[in-house]
Amino acid sequence: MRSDSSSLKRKTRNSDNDGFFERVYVIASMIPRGRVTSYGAIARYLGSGRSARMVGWAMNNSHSQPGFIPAHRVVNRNGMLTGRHHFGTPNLMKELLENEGAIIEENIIRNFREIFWDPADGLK
DNA sequence: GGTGTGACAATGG
DNA sequence: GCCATTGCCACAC
Repeated sequence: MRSDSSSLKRKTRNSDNDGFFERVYVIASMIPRGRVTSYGAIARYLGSGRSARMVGWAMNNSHSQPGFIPAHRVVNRNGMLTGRHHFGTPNLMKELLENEGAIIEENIIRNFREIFWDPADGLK
């Protein structure tokens, strides 16, 4: 086959998945119940430790994903529920985490370090 | 193809 | 030790 390099470019046609976002969805889906992780941890696992913002943005697009993405289990490095406003109701994220055993106060996970889950640890 | 964005993270004062 | 600013990288327009 004549090195038809165009076959490599067909990824750009579908923005729904394929690329960085899909990886984020996979990792987010792998988060065990009762555990939480941070955007930076996921980004770092993907090899782009500084693309943590993209992880959060991917979550925003998670609404287009067929499966359910436990975005409520993903918080920032401070353990703060920064993305709660993107849920149906701001309290939903808190309720979900509390339902899984997380201790949340002032929109901040108190036992964040206790239930913190690293993607590399889950694949281990 | 360039600009803007964005649910963060790291660094500096 | 806390607040402000910069960097960052991939996607959408």
